[in-house]
Amino acid sequence: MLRFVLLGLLVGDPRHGYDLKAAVEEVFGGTWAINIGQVYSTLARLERDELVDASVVEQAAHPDKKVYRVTEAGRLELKRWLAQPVEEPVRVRDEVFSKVLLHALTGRGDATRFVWDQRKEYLQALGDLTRLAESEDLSPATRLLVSGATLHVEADLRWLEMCEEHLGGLVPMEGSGDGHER
Amino acid sequence: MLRFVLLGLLVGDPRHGYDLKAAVEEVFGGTWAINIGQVYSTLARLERDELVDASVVEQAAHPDKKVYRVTEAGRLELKRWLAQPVEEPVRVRDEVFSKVLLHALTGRGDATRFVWDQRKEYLQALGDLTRLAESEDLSPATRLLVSGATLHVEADLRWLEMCEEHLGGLVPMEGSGDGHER
DNA sequence: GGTGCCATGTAACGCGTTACATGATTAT
DNA sequence: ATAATCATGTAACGCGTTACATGGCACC
Repeated sequence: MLRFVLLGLLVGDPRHGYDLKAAVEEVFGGTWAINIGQVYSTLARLERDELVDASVVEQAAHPDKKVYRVTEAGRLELKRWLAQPVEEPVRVRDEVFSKVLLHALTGRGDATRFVWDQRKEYLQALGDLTRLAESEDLSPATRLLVSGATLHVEADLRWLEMCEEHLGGLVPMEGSGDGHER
Repeated sequence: MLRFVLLGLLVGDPRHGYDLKAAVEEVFGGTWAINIGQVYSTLARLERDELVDASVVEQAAHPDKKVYRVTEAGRLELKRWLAQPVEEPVRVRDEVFSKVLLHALTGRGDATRFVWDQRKEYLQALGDLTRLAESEDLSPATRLLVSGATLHVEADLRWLEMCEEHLGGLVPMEGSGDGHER
């Protein structure tokens, strides 16, 4: 996915790796802390596939930089990707879902406690997003992302409430006590 | 994550790889089509880390099978994982989010059309989930997952509506026309 | 003298996906 | 005949994470 984000940012302007990292973090409102190493290896793959090409620019005071430009093939590839809706966009195999599921299936550990702790994480995330939404230097597009993430957190919080209501009724499988039955 | 799901299922009963695949698909209501190869490689890693151990069971009519059991270390590891809430559980770096973002930033391709097509995918997913929720042979825990996924889709559909409202106001960056300005 | 910025990378490992290889039995 | 089911794996590749390596310049 980073592949296409980089490609998209390069359509705006030719850029080098170090610069791209900052650009990605900016458009995602600082919520995506990429590792710089991943930027370089992704760029290397893009170059290999001839979706971008690079030229080294010498600098006096700083190290040389490698500036990337999108090729015509890159523009096409991006366009193709952008036109295609994401298929099966919903993951039931979510990590939080899985933890609740395994709490229910194994009866091991304290499910109520887990739900409580997880809610705290979501409330934290909601606070962060609210604060981010209030900051003034966000582009309208980034603002839209923040709204989307907020809707996701709210859905998750509602789900945790459902979980609490149903926790009593979830019967663990046979043979799944605490491992000290005998 | 599959690592822990397998571990959790093995707490219920000793099982072999082929069997585990079916078990995972069952508890996730058939929404997680795992590749069997991944099950085997994940089991190999679990065995290497001594969280499970295996014994080969010979069979007359069928190939031998390798039955896995959770070790004491495996039980502990699972318990530890289950107790720990997922940190930063919200991803702003969602694929659908990213596509909308890049539509906005590059002005390339038809954003309105994309939002429309993406909504169709979500409606499809919603239909699938509704049908799944109506089937009778689901465990209460699986039912809970389906509800969670449904809440996610509903949030995403609401977000797409927001997107449509704001699409006109999203100004592409300079230098990002269709690549044929001059 | 240390911290941080500028700038590029590599290596190791996990997890996910797709595809390939092997081979017996059972049902249509 | 041939397709499905049972059963185990390997290989290649992408993407993500963490960590390590290198080195100059500017600022305090």
